[in-house]
Amino acid sequence: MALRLYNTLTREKEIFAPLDPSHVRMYVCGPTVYDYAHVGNARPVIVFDALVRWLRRGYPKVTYVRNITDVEDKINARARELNIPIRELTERTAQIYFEDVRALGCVDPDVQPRVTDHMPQIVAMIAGLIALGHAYEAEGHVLFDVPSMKDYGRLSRRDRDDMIAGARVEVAPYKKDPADFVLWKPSDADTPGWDSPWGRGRPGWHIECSAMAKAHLGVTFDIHGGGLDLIFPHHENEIAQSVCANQAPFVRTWMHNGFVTVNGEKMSKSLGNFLTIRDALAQHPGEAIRLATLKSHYRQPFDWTDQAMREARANLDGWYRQLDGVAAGTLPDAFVEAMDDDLNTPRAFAVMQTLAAPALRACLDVLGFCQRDAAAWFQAGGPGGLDETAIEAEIERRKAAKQAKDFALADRIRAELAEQGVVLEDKPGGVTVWRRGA
RNA sequence: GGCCCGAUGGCGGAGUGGCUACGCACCGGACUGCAAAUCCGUUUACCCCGGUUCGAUUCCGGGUCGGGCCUCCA
Repeated sequence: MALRLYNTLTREKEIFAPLDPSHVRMYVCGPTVYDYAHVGNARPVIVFDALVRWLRRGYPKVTYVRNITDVEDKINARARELNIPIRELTERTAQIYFEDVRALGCVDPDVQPRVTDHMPQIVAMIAGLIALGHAYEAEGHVLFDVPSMKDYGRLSRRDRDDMIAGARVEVAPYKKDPADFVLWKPSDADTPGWDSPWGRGRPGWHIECSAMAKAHLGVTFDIHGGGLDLIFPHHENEIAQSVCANQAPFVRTWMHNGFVTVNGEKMSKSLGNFLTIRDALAQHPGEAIRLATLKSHYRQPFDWTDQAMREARANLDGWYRQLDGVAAGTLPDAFVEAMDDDLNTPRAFAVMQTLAAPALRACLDVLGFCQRDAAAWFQAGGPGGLDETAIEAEIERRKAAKQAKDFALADRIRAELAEQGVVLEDKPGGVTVWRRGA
């Protein structure tokens, strides 16, 4: 059975057939680097990482591009707030992001382009849109002429009238049509800007992805992914810009992951349930976060709870115990079928429960789990935990107590360690091993 | 108002026109000085109302509830 993926464009699962069978090309919308990424941002990173790993298994070459948006008004505002140079803010935030996603077990994309490195391409694309009659200049802005594109709204399934009727934002007076959106806007002296035929300014929100995707993947490519909130307006506008500027089809398969809620509520700053990846990593191993995320289907809502994280950790504990030193066997058909069915990772995990160790190892390798020694997994230091020497000393003390039949003392030592998050396990032959856990 | 999702056991979460998925938790047993880990076993479900059908959790229609988008948003 071939890989089938749900395409937002058609709202159907379709057999995936890359334009070039020897080279799959995929673009995923990355972060705007003005603040710590939150666990909602982690979901597409993990989901598309799983997809890339799966594609790499089936195709000789996969190019995975995930951008860094380092030009954006929120960045400017934050830098002013912190009173630091914009470049310092974006670089620092990008580094934190890289560390976070690696801690989640995600491989680095092949290319991580930055907007600031693509200004000539952005300006050229806008100029092209003007030349082709799809954009116009007005009061220092350049706007995309939405009525000039006949298929506009196809991805999000809304027509222009709906959008205007539902508009929550005041329409700028210089727009020819209320649905028109900004490609380029003027910058004042205090705002980052680049020279252009329309004066010193900066790009609008959507054009950077069109330009960077074209620069690294060509005008038409296979997969474009992101959170479902990007369907409109971001991806709709990307399609408009790219199709009109390139006069060629843009993306074959559009993929969108569902939202993350926290204890059943949408994460938002106003609700105060905003959880950064960094904070989450202080409480749970990255691998547990990765597993908890993939235990739900990527298009379903995912509710972030501590219980889900603990459960994922318990699953990983079991796998690490079972698989220490086991070599990978053949990947089972049932697992392949689940993965091929629109990346049905929950079903894949169910299949994995039934497997012998070598087959299970093969599955975990593909998904990027259990890639370190069991000892490293079980004994990885948590925040503020006891160090290894102290733990070993306590174990020796308990061993002596046990030999003296002073079980009360032995149990007290074990309980004290447990309070510090260290669990002891007595093995046959008087050996005691320890692990960090609940 | 328009558009789009979803509703399965204590929790998470697949799937199927008839044959109790699975995991976690719980409970019982084995093992252990006692635990932990492991092994064995038990228990719990398909939102509501119609329709189609020999039979529906699964298909169709209606409803209820929940979530999302409608130019900040993964």
